[in-house]
Amino acid sequence: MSLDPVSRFRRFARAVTVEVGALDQSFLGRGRPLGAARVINAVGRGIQDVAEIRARLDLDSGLMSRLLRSLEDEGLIATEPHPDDARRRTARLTAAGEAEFAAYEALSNARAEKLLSQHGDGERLLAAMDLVASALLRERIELREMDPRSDDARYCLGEYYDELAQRFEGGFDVKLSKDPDATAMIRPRGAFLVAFSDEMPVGCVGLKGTSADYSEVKRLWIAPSARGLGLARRLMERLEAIARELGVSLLRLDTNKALPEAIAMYRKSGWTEIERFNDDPYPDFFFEKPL
Amino acid sequence: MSLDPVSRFRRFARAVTVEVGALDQSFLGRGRPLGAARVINAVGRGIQDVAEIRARLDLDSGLMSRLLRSLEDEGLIATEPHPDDARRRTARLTAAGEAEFAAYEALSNARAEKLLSQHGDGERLLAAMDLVASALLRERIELREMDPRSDDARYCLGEYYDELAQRFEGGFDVKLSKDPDATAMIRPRGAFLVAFSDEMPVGCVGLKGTSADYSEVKRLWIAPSARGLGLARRLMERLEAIARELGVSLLRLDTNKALPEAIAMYRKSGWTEIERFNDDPYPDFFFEKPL
DNA sequence: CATGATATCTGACTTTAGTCAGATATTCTC
DNA sequence: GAGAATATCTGACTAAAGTCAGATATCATG
Repeated sequence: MSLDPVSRFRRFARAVTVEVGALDQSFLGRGRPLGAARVINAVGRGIQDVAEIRARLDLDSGLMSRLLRSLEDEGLIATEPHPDDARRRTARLTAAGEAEFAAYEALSNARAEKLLSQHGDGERLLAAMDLVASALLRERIELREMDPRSDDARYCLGEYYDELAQRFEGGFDVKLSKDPDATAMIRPRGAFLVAFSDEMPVGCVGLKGTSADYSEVKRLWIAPSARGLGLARRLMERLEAIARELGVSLLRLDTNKALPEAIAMYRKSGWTEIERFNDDPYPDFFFEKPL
Repeated sequence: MSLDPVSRFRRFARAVTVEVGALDQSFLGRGRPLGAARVINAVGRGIQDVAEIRARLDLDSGLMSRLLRSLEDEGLIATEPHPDDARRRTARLTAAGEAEFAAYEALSNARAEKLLSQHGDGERLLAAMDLVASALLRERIELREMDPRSDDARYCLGEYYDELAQRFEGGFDVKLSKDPDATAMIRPRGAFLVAFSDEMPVGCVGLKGTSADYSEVKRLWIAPSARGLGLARRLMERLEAIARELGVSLLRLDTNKALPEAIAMYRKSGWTEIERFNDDPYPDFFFEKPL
């Protein structure tokens, strides 16, 4: 019996290796080598640029070329030169290719549904999977500047508000807080960042331009699955860089005592506590940072 | 943005596929094809029967034979006929093979340590990995009858007591409870079962023989990572079968109101509530079941 | 102890994956 | 517009994985 951290990690690794192998096996059931199946799936998932498929699947150019040719012969994909650069090629699925892709999707989905349905607490299992996936994909988390009114941004804000409602003693109602109007978080006045892990939004932060001589940091949120990865700091650093770009020389923020991790992070990254600078009912702590 | 259960599962699957692939790549760094590396690792982990290696790695007999021959030529393994059956062969690592196995282990361990050290809350990540692994390995959970004084049994009992201490209002102290002496949970008087998931103990239950005309079910525990898999029911069913074997015609148990999942499970599987039948200070509920 | 089943081995294959050096067409840069 | 860089393609390979039909030795069973 060995229950040290490394043994537990490796038990996990063995378990998922079996699972991955089983999925590969079921893919082979469609009578096509794995390499070709992977290309169909990449194209189906929207990766159409041949060079990008090659990069993602780590394929030699010769091998890629032959896989494309064989899929073309099967009538599953069609290739055309890239509109902007005739050296490149793009691939898209034909109708038959779409059907084949759907069949692969069905295999994957069936495995997922079976496992989830067999578990007595699917949400708990999924939360664990989210956490593990975020940790494994740690280095691939991408920060993107987005419109705060976009779906992804609004999803993050919704999760943020839900969490505040849970953590604040008296709950939280956005309407009582000074809700920054969206345009204050769009260039040139401000900005809004969303962090994506394999296309799942896992964090956000906003820079709100004000009429005063400072800008404010608002809505810093990290998904539970992505905590412990240093993402808050990364978002703040990027936001500060954007603020500098916009000519901001002083940043301020307010926060609540129910968020001690955030407060500790601010203190450790150059923020100093100041007097209350607004009359918002929720915050207990106020910070500023010169840029 | 797609956050339905199946999409979340599949994000997880993509993340671990990358991780598994990366480990395979690092294994190739030792200048040996993956097939051969897998055999070394299987033998190193104690799977010595050639037929069993073949079954686990799903290898054709011809392929297996050639892999063994090439590893023998490299001086990494030695094969001998199986002591009980001269048709079979067993493989073991030579000193050089042990060294090579250790090198593979070091590669795996390094990956594990790196990922764990990068995470801000390693225990939370490991708990998630345990949960996912237990779910994926669901069908491979093995029940073994063991001595309640063995390391594995005592680990389970320790976790069980810790959990009671957390969940009971006034804590829990084994000494105040009627601690069944171990021999009462060993045949022919009783029995003790431990559930293993890939050699990790994830549950237990004891059958305690008494001087009265009934036996008692004691110490039913399921590891947090293995909850929701129907394991409690499986343990109870096996224990009831053993009780019947031992000629027991009536089972009793007591439990505490802080364990509602267990109480619900008893009610759903043929147990009926009865009057208090002992003076143990902890239980609030008493059940029996005729066999 | 004959018969059928089992486990491994050998030889002769095929398929899949991966590598590499040039050929071709296009784009970028000075 | 010449020359370097880029993306793909083709041909000629090698390595690895997988398949399959027998051969051999042993075991299990009546």
